[in-house]
Amino acid sequence: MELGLRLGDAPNSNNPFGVRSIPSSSSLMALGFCVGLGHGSGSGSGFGRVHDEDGRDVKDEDEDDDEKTIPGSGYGLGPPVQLDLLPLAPVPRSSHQSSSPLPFSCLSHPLMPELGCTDKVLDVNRPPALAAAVAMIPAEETEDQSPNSTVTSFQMDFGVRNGGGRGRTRSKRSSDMEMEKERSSSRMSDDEENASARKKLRLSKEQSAFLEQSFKQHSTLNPKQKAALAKQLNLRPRQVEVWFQNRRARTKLKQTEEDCEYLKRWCETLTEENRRLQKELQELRAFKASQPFYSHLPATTLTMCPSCERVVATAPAASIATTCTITAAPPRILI
DNA sequence: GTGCAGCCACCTATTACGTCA
DNA sequence: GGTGACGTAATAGGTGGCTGC
Repeated sequence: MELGLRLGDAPNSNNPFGVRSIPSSSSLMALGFCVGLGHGSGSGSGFGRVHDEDGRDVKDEDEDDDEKTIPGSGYGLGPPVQLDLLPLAPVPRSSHQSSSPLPFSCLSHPLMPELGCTDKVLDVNRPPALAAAVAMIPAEETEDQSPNSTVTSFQMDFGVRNGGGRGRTRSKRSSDMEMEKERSSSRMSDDEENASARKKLRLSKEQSAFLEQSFKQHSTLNPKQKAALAKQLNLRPRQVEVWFQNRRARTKLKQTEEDCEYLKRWCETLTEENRRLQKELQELRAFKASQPFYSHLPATTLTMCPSCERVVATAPAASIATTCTITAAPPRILI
């Protein structure tokens, strides 16, 4: 006899977690399926992008949650968690495939006043000559900005670079050292600049915040966006590019960690479910052995009482429960 | 139409540096 | 002041898509 078990309560019996189609996490690609965490939107940033018919990236809202608590990722704590067992769609890599109008609405973002925006521009990452070169970037590079964009008028005060790192007020000593560094850098020759090009320079809090805002708009940049952003932040385009690369990597790492955690908990859930079903099966077999009367009846129906979760038998025609009252809930086990 | 080289953007792993406890 | 942990900017190597020949 073939025993068909129908598990109730979940939205979909084949999908107890409320599956919906989602982009992938690359860490799971090798497994041939992907797991979403039910953030209320898709998966992260370039690691399962959503594209429109032109192959462009559609805003991936999940990126916004990178540093935040994920309300829907819990189990029963929020929107349904999802699993997608479908093959993954290829992810375009070229930036031109993900190009879109320059999303620099962040330039007029309410946050910006808090970032110390002023008309003063001081780039300690760049010798004066280089800064001057950047200043000569033609306005054409920002041509895709809206006429109302504040890009051209917006400047940030990067003179407070490194200020208050990690929430700590910078000491006078370190401030003096930095000023000395700036003076030193301004004296550097081109050769010296090249020699120190590998030296790591921390971005200021304001620059990081600005890049973060941009990243929330788009996790990838096309060349124009990169150049415009670099110009705006007085950074080299390469620095902006590297920042976005590292940011994507951090996002992916975080997503992978969350995926692993989710899979771990899902596995635990399935293990528990399997244990319960095995128990049910044993009960059914025991019931069948103890009730030979029913064994020769055609189309005997066993029903699980939704309240006590005990298996009961119903008569073939009348569907009358033998051990407890059947509620309005649908039968859960049919034989 | 096909193959190839060059370019570009991206990913991944790693290194190196700055900051903090 | 020295030191280890941590975060992150930067680098190197590899991959894949696109383009022109």
